[in-house]
Amino acid sequence: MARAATTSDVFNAIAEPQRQEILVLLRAGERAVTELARELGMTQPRASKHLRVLREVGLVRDRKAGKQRLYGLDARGLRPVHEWTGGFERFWNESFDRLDAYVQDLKQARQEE
Amino acid sequence: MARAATTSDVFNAIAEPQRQEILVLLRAGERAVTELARELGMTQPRASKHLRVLREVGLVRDRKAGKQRLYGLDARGLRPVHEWTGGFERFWNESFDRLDAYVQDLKQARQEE
DNA sequence: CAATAATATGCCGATATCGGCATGTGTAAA
DNA sequence: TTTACACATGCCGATATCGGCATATTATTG
Repeated sequence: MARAATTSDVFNAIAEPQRQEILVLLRAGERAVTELARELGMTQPRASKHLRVLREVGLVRDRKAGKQRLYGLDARGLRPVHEWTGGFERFWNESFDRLDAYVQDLKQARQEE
Repeated sequence: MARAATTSDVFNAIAEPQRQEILVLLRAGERAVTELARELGMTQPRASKHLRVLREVGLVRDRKAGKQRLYGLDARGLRPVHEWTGGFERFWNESFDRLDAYVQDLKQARQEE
């Protein structure tokens, strides 16, 4: 077995930096593939492939417009990720405190040497 | 080139379901490797490897306790992910509206046939 | 020190990923 | 219909992943 399929898994889909860029770009509005590729400095096939993944997990939708195909954001799939990480909200402060206390202890110990 | 290294990348680290489980479990408190492996039904080497990844991206910290090694949560690294997805918060409602409008249009169109 | 327990690692196999390049498919205009 | 443009796909190579198994490594105990 290897890694879980990137398709049908939003977590994996957004783990790719270039796909993140695409999503961010699409916040500014729909884009045709070539346009998007140009703005992000990637080749057209590359853009198409990433868009395919994003489409398959439902993060983007496409519609035909003449000979172009416009891709638009459908961010609903990001909500579960937001909520999942949100489940750790109280921990990332707490962890901070603990680390802080730990650092204090270290200082203390060092002075007592 | 292949996929971005899972190490040193929180997005990739949490894209693995089993690692997600580990993080969730660790919210309940520190765990030794074997203990954790047992609770999640995975082999020890498997647990160790996932913990290594999580450690390398800074999502867990470990400390020695006798012949055991206790792993604890350090959720600070999840904050950027939470914030990044949060940047789409206003879109996942808006997208919904658009879809809704789209569906309405379809209904309308169908009735006019 | 020897024996044991708890972890970490190394190596392997199967598979999936991402990028490039060439080429298919589809649509529109001449 | 031919031409041209926009996009999708297929195949390949290089690499990374994850799991299993066996085996280090490290720490405790007798």
